[in-house]
Amino acid sequence: MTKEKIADALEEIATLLELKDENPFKIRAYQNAARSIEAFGASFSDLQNQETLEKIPGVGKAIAAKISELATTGGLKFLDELRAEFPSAILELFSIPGLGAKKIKALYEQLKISSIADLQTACESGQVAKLPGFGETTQTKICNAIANRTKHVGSFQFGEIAAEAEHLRSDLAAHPDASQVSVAGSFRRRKEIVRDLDFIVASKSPEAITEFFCAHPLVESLIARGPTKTSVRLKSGIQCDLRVISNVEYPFALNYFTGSKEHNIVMRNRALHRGWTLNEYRLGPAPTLEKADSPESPAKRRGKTNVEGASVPGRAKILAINDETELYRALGLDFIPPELRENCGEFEAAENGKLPRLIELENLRGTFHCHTTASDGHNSLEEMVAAAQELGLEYIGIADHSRSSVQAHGLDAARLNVQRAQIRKLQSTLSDIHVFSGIECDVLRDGSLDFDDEILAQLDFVVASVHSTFNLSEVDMTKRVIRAISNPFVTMLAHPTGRLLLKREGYAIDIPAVIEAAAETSTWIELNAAPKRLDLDWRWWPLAKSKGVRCVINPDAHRVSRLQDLWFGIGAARKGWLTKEDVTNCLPLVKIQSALKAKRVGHSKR
DNA sequence: GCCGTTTTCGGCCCGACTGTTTTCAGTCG
Repeated sequence: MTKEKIADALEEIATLLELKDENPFKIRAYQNAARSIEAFGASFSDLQNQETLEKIPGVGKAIAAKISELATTGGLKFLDELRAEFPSAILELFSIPGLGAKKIKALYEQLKISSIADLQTACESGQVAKLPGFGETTQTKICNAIANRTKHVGSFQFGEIAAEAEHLRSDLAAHPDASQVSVAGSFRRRKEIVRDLDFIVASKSPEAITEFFCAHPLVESLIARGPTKTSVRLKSGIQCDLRVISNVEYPFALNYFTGSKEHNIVMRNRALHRGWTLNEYRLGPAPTLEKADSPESPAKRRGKTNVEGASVPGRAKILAINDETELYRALGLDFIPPELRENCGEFEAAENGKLPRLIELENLRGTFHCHTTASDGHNSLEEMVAAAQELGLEYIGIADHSRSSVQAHGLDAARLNVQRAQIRKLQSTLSDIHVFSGIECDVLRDGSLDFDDEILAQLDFVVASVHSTFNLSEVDMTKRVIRAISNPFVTMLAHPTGRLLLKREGYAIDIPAVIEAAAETSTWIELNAAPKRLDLDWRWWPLAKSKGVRCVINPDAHRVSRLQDLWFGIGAARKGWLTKEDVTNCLPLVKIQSALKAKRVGHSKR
């Protein structure tokens, strides 16, 4: 039972409670708890321990007991009883945009609709349009949504949509009526999975910006269009929202729509404690007294100015805010980089001047774990090295697959020898880049390595990877990996969970135990920069860092263009609070050469 | 169901847009 499965169960409870028309705040409590659990760096035993669980924000006695029951027994009586009240396929109706609990409940109670197939039939016969609260337009929208649903699944790897987002951003930025443009949301926070794109544009001509946006060649269809907010579907299938606001509102909108939601809640509370209210438009006076007498329309509230609050006695004066830095300063905080805005300790750090200076792409001096045509790469050794030179790297480590990875044309000892000779020969022609000779060595089922120590000893570095037998128990997989990294010739552990985002779950493994072992053996842990992996996940890096484990950011590049994936790795490293001091391939060549020897030397001293 | 600088009760974010209404409920973020 993983924390993801537990979060899914809590979400399902929330959905079923919605269908039952339960107290909306109880529903939100389950949703909050689900998000909290996902963000929580938990080991399996933590999930069984009620006391540990109750310390997680949003998890109280009742939900802790349910999580504990799930983690211990694999099931949950409360959820089973809820499920029994509705047909099981009814949950799939929530995947249709425009359908929420109220409408689904009406469809179920009045037309006995309990699956997408039922819904399609009812739409085609025109029954849906006749229901109160529905109509022809709604019915047509549902029909279209059903037709498109396989295409618009709604989740994307960051790397899948990064180019599209940048394309649209730069086109908007070039528009003469746009004075400030940013992509906000989870994209700006560099989340590994993105569900939509949020564009914030400051402009005096919202109509012109909106028109330009809707007519953009990347736009496939229009979802909604209003004077300040517009939603479209891009050709890749991702939903994309545009907010057009004024220059004065820009920092507030940018901050608000960057999130995360949890981060925003803390920001708003900090404003409230100062007698202010923070929303996507401004920092204004908190409407404490006004609220009691006469509720104001949103439009009227929008019209309020900062100056008004400044004159109220006992309330801190509201300063002029021109950018996000000033907004954070007004709330007594250092500027919090977007990647850290997950309410995972950034406020405490920002309050005390303890935010780390996060790593930047320019800090990387070299990289390891690159493939060539010798195994399953698409470019030759020479091409890969030339590409690294073009990126300005001081060194590159070549690590092709080892012999057990038959499907990837893994190298045996003889071919490895040939490659080492090729690298020596190439190196003799190069002065501005150093090429390290290594191997991505398979970790076999029992934790032994694919090559003997004598062969490994001849290489500059060794990457240990699990590529087979993913179905071991957590205990066995953890033992297997720890045995592998205990070998003094293993420099680093690659993609430690083996996950493929949105495609394959990582294998069961006790990451805290692996981190502990990496610390003891001075093994580096890879942050695999390929956008489909981003493994080890950013959520674990604060723990690894606290144990003194070194991170190495590798592209796992199988072609020259994928060396650029390093940029995605930097985003994930920043989310993991890493600085250039924590990432070993920020070391210049001379220092990385001695760092590569350190583990072997350390071992021989023991 | 959770939470506490209105702390064991009474709040819990709220604004934008759509579609079906005739002043608003539902959905979404």
